[in-house]
Amino acid sequence: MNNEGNKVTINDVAKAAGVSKGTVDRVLHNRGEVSRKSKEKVLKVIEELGFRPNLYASLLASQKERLIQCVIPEFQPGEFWSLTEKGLQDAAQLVSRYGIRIETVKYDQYSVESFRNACSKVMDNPPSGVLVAPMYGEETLKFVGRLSEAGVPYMFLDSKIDDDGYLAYFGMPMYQSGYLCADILTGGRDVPEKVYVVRIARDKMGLSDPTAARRAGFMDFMKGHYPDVQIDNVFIDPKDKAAIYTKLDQTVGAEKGKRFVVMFNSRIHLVADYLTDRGIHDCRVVGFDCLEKNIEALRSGTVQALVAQHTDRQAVEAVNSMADYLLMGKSVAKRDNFIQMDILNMYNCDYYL
Amino acid sequence: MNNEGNKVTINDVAKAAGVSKGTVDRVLHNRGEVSRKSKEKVLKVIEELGFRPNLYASLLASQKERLIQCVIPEFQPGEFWSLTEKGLQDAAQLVSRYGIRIETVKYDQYSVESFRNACSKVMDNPPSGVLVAPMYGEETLKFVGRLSEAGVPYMFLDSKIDDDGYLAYFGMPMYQSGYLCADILTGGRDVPEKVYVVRIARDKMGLSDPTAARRAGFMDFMKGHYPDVQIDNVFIDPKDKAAIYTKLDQTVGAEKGKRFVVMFNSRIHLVADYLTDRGIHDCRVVGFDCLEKNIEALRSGTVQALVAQHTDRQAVEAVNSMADYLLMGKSVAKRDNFIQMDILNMYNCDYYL
DNA sequence: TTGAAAGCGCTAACAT
DNA sequence: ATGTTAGCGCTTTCAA
Repeated sequence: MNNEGNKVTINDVAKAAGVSKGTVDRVLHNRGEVSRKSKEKVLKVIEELGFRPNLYASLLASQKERLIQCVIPEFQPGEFWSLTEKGLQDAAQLVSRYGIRIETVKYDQYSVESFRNACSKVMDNPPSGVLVAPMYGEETLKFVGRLSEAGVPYMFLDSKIDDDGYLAYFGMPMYQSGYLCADILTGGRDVPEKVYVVRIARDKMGLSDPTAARRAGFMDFMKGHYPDVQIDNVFIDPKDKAAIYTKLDQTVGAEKGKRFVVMFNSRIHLVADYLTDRGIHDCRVVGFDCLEKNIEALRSGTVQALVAQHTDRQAVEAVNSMADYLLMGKSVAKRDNFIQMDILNMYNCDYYL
Repeated sequence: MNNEGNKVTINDVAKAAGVSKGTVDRVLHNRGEVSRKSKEKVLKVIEELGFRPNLYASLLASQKERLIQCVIPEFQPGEFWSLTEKGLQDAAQLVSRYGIRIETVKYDQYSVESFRNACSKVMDNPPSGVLVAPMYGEETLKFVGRLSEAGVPYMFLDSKIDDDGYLAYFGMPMYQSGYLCADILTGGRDVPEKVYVVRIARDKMGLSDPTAARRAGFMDFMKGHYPDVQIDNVFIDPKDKAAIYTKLDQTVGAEKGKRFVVMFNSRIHLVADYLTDRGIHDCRVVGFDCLEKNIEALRSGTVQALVAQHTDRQAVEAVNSMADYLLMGKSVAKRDNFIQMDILNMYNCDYYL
C-alpha cells in the first residue's frame, strides 16, 4: 500500500517539476493547454513522488454535480426488480457524499417501445454515467452506441448483450445457477421418474427469455446425472391464478407420492401458494430469488430451497465502480463480475437480510 | 433523504444565529467556551436550516490522523484468521481516504499471556478505536474496562464476551450454524445409525471452545430430528497427522458403507486428506469455512458441503462502522450484527471469491 | 466567551 | 502555454 502518510501535495509536484499548480492540475485532468515538455516532466514527478490527489480537496474545490442514470425494468412492490432498486437507493446514499446523484429510469420489460422511450429520455440530457439492465439486444446496442458517441460511460447490470464498449458487467452466472439448482433439487436423493418445470408462457415478440441459459444448465445437469428422468414443462400465466391452479391440478396435483418441482424465475411462490391451498406437502420444491413471498414459503416448509443472489449488493457494486471511474478515472478491476450464488433454506434464510 | 442540494453551510448557520463560524464550530463539536444562549441559538438554527456539515471540508481542514487497532489471533497462511486479515486490509484501503489508519495486533490464541501482551501494547498508546476478536473472557473484560476508562470505543469481532460497553458486534450466529450444518448433513437423506463428529482435543486452560455453541445447535437438531442416531466424538490433534490417521482408521475408516462426518471448526480439510489418501469415497462430509484447502476438497468431491461466512466482509463492516463512529459520531444501526451463513458446494464455490 | 483570519489541497477563472 | 489567485466549507489558532 502506498497510502501511508501520503503527504505529497500538488504543490510539491509543482515545485519539483518547476511549474505551477495550475499546470499540474491541467496535466492531472488532461485538459490540454500544456506543452509536451511540461506534461512529461509533471507526469514523471508525479510518478516519482507517488503523488495521489486528495479526493476531498478536489471534491470540495470543484463543486461539480454528477449524475448516474440507471435504466431498469419497472416493478410491483415485492417483485424481483425491487431488490435492485433497493440496492440503487443504498448506493445513492453512499455516493451522495461524493456529490453524485443516482436516478432510475424505468421501462416496461414487456415493451420494446417503452425501453426505447427510456433510452431517449436518457439521451435527451446525457448524464455522467449510465447503468442499464437490458432486455432487448438490438435496441440496447443502439442505445449504447449513442452513449459511446456522447462519451458517456456505461455498465450492464443483471444481464449483458453482445457489445464491447461496456465498462463492466455485474450479474449472476446464469447457466451455472441452473446447474446448481438441479443439484440442490436432486443431489443424493431418490429422484422420481418425472420432474416438473413450471415456466412462464412468454408472449410472441423478440423478447428473449432471460432464464434460458439457466434452464440449459439445469437440463445439462439432469442429462448428465439422471438421463432417464423425464422433464415435464408446465406453462402458466403468472397473472391468471385460476388458470395456474387448473394447470397444476392437471400435472403436479394429479400425481401421488414425492414430486420434484422447479421454476427458473423468481415466481416459485405461485407454486407454493397452490401446494399450500391444496394441502400437498410431499413435494420437493426449489426456486430462485429471495422475494419476501419466497422466503415465507421457505419458512413454512413448502419450498425447500432457493438459489438467491444479493441483487441489491450487485447494484451497489455497480454504482460504486461507476463512481470510482467518474471520480478518479479508475477502471474496474474485473470487467465481468459474477455475483455469488447463495443457497437458502429454512435455517439460514433469516440471516440473509 | 435530506441530502439533496444540502447547500446550507456553516456560514449560513453563523449568519442566521448572529454569531461567527468559530462559535458554530465550537457548538458542533461540544468543545465548550460557548455561552448557553449562543449554543441554544446555534442548535436551533442548525435544526431549522437542516444543516449537515460537509465531511470533506471537515476532513480537509482538520488534518487529524486516526488509528484503529485490531486485536486478532495470529495465523499461518491459508488459515481461518487470514480471511479476517484480508478483510482488514481491504477496509484499510477504503478508510485511508478518510485519514484513518488500520493496524492489526496479533496474539497466540492458545496463550493468555500473549493476549495480555497484545492488550498492553494497545494500551501503551491508545488508538482512536479498537476492534477485538476475543478468546479469553476474563482477560478481555479487563482489557475493555481499560479501554472504556481511556475513552476508547471498541467493537467485538467474530465472538463476543459478556460485557455491555461494546459499540457493536459482528459475527456468525453460532448456534444456528450448527443447526444448519446438521440439516445439510442429513436433510432428506438416509441417515446412518452413527454420525462422526471430529473434534480438536483442546488443551486444559481456561480456553473456551469457540465452537461449543455450534455443536449445541447441531446436537439439538439431531435430537429433534433423528433421536436414535448415535453421535460419536473423535478427538484429534490438528498438528499430528500420523495420530489423526490412526484415530480415523479406528473410527470412520473401520466402518463400511455410507458414513456421515462433520467438523465444527475450519479444519475439515484434515478429514478430506485422510479420506482421499485412504481412497474412501462413500462418506458424506460437511464442514465449515471457506479455506482454500476446504474449497479444494469441495471441488474434488471429498467434502460435499461447507457452511461459510464472508469473514472478510465482516471485518470490512466492522471497520467501516468504527470509521463512521469516529468520523461522524454515528452509532451503528444494529448493535449485534449477524452475518449471513452461506452454503457452499462444488457448484457454487467458484463464485464465492 | 467570542470573532477574525489563516490555512487544508485542489479547481478554475483570469491574466499574462 | 503558463502562472496567479480567489475560493470550496470547515478547523483552529490567536486576539480581543
